[in-house]
Amino acid sequence: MGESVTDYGWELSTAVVLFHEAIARRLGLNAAEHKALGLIMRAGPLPTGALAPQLGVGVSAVTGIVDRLEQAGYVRREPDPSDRRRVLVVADPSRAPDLTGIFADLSREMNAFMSRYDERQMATVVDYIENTVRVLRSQTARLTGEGSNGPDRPR
Amino acid sequence: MGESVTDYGWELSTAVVLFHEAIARRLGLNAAEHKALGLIMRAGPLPTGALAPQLGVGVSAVTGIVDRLEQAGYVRREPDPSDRRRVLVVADPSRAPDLTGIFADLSREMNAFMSRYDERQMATVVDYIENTVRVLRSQTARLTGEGSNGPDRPR
DNA sequence: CGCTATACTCCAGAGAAATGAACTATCTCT
DNA sequence: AGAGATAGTTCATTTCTCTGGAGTATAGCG
Repeated sequence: MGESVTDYGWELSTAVVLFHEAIARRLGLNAAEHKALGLIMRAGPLPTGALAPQLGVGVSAVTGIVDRLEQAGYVRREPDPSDRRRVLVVADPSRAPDLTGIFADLSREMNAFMSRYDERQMATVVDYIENTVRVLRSQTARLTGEGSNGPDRPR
Repeated sequence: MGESVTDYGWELSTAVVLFHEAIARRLGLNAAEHKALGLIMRAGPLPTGALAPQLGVGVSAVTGIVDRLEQAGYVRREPDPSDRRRVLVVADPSRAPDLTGIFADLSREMNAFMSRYDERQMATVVDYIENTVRVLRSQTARLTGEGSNGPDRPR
């Protein structure tokens, strides 16, 4: 049966989410810790305070999150030379093998089929991804902002 | 600078995850509730017990999860006619507008650029998605199975 | 050089959600 | 029918993580 492209998109999105969850489980991290580690690995060393808003928690909670990441060996705390009140959270390279190990297979398998694409096809894929990312970001912003934070329900 | 396709993939995956989180926040659901609702909407009515393994929690926890989803109006409990011990969790259509509202804009924006693709390009996109999903699923399975559940760390 | 603001940590308390055992109802097998 | 298995709920307890306020150290302004 021909699935619509919308269905394909939904499947992809589900697969991505499950993959992320599997990584977190494998690393022994909860959602907040995993997210924090992702931010640090993508954006480089970050001061503790910068993590709080992105994780959606107060600064005092970040202390605990970084504590756990540090304990597990994924990050280190380093003093910021330019402001000694600040603590920079940096990825601990000693854990890098764990991470690259996880992504090595992924990259290999992705390359296995992507390498068959010619230039034109590659351009199409890139266009698809770029536009999808753009749309997802705008939709995320819409959902996040846009007045009422969903149905109010006592929690 | 030209980003590699790997980088694009990473961006896409991040955008997807953030979008999912935004939906959950908007619906007022935590991760487990959101996941359960997703399963029910995709797979149709499910007995409570079938949710437990997929959510990675015990059956008794599912009771609470379904309670909260029901309270919020996203699902209903219905007796299974063929086995009266069983309770089927079905999506509540009265909430459908909320959900479709969220996805209407997304679909429209996705179509806005995808409609420009010709047949050949569309085939490329579908191929990319299908293969990516296949790879992600196999990698998820690898991470989930594969002996040791990550670094053991007292929790 | 004070004074105020900022960055982070510590701690006690609160809240959310999962666990596991006990219990009820129902099904299935013989 | 009776025994045992299965589905789901309830409840007490435990675990985990966040919050918010207090405390310490440093920065920057006048």
